[in-house]
Amino acid sequence: MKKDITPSSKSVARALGVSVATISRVLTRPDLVNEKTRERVLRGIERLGYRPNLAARDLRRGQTGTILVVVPQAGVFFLDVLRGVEQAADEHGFTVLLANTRGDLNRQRTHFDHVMSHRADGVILLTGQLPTVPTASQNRLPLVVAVEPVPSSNVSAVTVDHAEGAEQATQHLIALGHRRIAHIAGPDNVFSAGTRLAGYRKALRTARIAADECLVQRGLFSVESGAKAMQSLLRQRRVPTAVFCANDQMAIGAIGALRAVGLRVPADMSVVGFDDLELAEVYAPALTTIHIPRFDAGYQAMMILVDIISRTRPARSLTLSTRLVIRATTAPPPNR
Amino acid sequence: MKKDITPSSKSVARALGVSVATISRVLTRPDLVNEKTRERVLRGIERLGYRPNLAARDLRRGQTGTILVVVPQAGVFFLDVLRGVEQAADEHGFTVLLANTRGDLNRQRTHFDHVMSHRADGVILLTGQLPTVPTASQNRLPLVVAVEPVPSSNVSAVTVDHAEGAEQATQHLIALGHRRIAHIAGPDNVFSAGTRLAGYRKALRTARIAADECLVQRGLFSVESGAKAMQSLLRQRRVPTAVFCANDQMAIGAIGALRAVGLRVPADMSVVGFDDLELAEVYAPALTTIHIPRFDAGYQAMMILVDIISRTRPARSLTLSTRLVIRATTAPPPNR
DNA sequence: CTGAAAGCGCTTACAG
DNA sequence: CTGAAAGCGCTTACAG
Repeated sequence: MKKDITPSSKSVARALGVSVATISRVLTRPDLVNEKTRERVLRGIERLGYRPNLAARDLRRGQTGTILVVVPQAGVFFLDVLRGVEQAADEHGFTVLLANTRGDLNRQRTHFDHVMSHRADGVILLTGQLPTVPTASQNRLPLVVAVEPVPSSNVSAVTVDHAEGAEQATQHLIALGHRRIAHIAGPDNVFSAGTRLAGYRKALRTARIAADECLVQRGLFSVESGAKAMQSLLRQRRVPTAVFCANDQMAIGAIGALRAVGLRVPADMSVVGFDDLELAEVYAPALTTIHIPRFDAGYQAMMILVDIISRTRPARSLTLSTRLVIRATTAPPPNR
Repeated sequence: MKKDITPSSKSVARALGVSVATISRVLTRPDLVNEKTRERVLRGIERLGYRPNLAARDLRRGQTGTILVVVPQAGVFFLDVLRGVEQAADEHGFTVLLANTRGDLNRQRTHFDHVMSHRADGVILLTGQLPTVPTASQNRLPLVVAVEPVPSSNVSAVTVDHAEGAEQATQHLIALGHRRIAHIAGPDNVFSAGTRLAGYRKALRTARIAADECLVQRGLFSVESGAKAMQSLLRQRRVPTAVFCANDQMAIGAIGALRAVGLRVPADMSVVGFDDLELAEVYAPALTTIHIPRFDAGYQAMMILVDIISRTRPARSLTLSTRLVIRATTAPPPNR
């Protein structure tokens, strides 16, 4: 079943009395063709509604000029990274397409195949879950991982220092005078969630505050899971005076749960998030959180990918710093 | 400059002592080949890391199995629509890719070319700004527009009844007893913004409330623009008792501006949004707003597109209803 | 400046 | 069940 939504260069050539080579040149190397011919062909192309078949061009050229950004889910977080990627792509003449795996490794593989198969020139992967591509092609896939830390080391990555961010968040609470500081962690299978947990623990250790495992709750990065985790925390015999949440959504959920039982933020409990989504700034009270340079991460990742594709510079990796953004949900602990 | 990240079927065929036809069959019509051969070829493919070149396959088949969702900007709103599209795409074996035009009509054209050029089989366009594709191909592009109303009528669209939604919102405020009801409208160049404004006016007219053009402010769909519009409203000689905002972000901005001057929502002023983003539910106080069936819109759009591509059913259009979601930002007007 | 021809890597009737 | 060959629609040396 062939579709013919557009005429081919051959039919256009015939209609205009020129060769297909001329059609092709007019479109790709116009300087090589006589001005009068060029004009005539251009008009013909316009009139007949001709568009070159990119599948054929890609096949011939062996490259596509597009890159794929693969995300594990369609979320706000990735949108900013995407914008960074797009910016860098623009600067280098690449088109960017986004593919969503919805957490399905099979689907991820499908998307990788697009690249392995010359439907795209490279991939930026926004998850740490590397797929099982056939080993033979593993290291030939132009790939850079962004934001999530990568377990295996021989792939280029633009990482964010999640541990440092978590430490900053926790230290901020300690500096305010808190001693019973809880943590609502992210899901087990997300690598950065573990790293953030580790940063929280490190900050406590450095401040010589004894760890209390009852104060660590697991969430799923969703608003509701944050609320639930907070409810567990409130049932503890000694309720914490502050909580550091592994992302902003859970922080919002936690604040909701606090309000539901009549507790005020930050007067009764301080709350810190992670990510610095637009939500954090807009929420009332505005959320104290850790800013992740998402745009930069995307931008840098694309820059590295461009170098890999064009082989101008060797593959490399790089780590970006986070930044504590103090807003209205943190204060000294209530005096008792 | 050819890339060779993957071996070709030819080289694999040679290595295994079979023909390229067999390689192809093993991958696409395995039932047609002898079991022993099949096993052997499969192992060889695995070992050599072979992946078929999709550009070549697409060229040969004249179809790609992927569709493009084109958005005017990377925003939360579109993510839900995307999820709907993905759901329907899954059911029909299509892969979906997202392309962002960032408001640039040229870029939109580039993306359309991908389709016109067999790099994708169809497009779902999430904006009403139709491009100027060469007229000859105009009606051959498998295209469906979703969410935004389309000015020209000969294209398939899944529209949302923005006017009805705006009417519902305004009627809700009227029913609560409000008479001075302001509107913070969206930008001029967004079609649905105009439709929402019209719905607001219609509701006032139906209720025989005299229109007061001072009560209509333009915003840009952003939080800040909502805050600014509210500041203008507060400078009026007779301040309104309620405001209907053309989207949730502006409603949040308006509430922020109200709070900044010590006014309470909904005690001093009622606020209604539009869209029903996750933000609306999570915000405190939770926002009364108009729900847009985004997932459905995406789902239905993809269904129609599938029919257009496979030519099983004629192109068609369809309008989805909105729904008023009453939460915590609306109440009767303050008594004076 | 222009054309004829090879070839990119597949898929698929057509033979055998 | 398998292979040889044509052909999808381009681009690009190679001639002229």
